[in-house]
Amino acid sequence: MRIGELARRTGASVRSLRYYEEQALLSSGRSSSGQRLYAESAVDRVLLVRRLFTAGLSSRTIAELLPCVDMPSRETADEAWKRLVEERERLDAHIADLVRTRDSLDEVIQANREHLAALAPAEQPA
Amino acid sequence: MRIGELARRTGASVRSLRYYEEQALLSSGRSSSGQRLYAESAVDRVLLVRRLFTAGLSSRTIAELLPCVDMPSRETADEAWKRLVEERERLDAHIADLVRTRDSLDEVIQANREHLAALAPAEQPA
DNA sequence: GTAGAGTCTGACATGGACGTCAGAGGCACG
DNA sequence: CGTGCCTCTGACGTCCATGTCAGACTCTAC
Repeated sequence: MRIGELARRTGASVRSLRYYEEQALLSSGRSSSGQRLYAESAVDRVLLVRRLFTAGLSSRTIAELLPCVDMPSRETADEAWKRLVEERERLDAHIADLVRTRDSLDEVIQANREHLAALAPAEQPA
Repeated sequence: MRIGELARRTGASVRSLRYYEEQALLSSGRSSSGQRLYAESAVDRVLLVRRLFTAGLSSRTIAELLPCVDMPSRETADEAWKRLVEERERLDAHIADLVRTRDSLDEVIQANREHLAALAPAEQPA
């Protein structure tokens, strides 16, 4: 498929897809006229990459651990494996932090609910 | 306390603290010579703000929901309350997404472990 | 063959949370 | 009094994922 279709099927912009390729996160074949051609598997690849971006990883970091995804071997595993486990732990810590933050917000929400209840018992918002 | 001490006690840079004030996330008194002076409570305020930044909120969003934190009243609650609950839900969804991403990484990790185990049963990394 | 949509490369623009530097003044200590 | 550290404002620099635009080429359909 061409880049436009891949964009539609993944939700990424055409611009982003080209950027991913530039950062070595995604590869493509080329037609005789130079247009990018993608295999079906590119869809999953893009979805994974976007998922990792959303998780806060940088393109460099993603590039560093992608070898583990592509071919799990002794060769690639060396550095990539370390990054992979590292990022997995970073992500875990981040999740824990976010949960704490959510709890903080819940406290504020609760405090507001109680305050409003005290002011006018029938007026609590949703 | 002055800005340097607040920075040390919160882990934020002096630059960041001035930025927070510019964005109306933090307020300070001024000495006669114009230096910023902070109350003890500023420490907690900065820690909260940083926590929200880490959670991916923008300074504008934080500014919009801080009124709920500062004075839970009918006045402030109106817009701020909506933002607060909105961001709470956004955060919750984000956490769920991150958990899925972590699971994806775990799958990759597991696949690698198995692959390496198949290659050389005694060679699995930590 | 011609219109219209898609694609190419290259480059500049953007937004957000800072870093960093310049030039000036403030404060405590000896 | 000077010396060293802190603070001030204002401005420009940075990083990174993208948007956006220009100018040229390609592909599809009629």
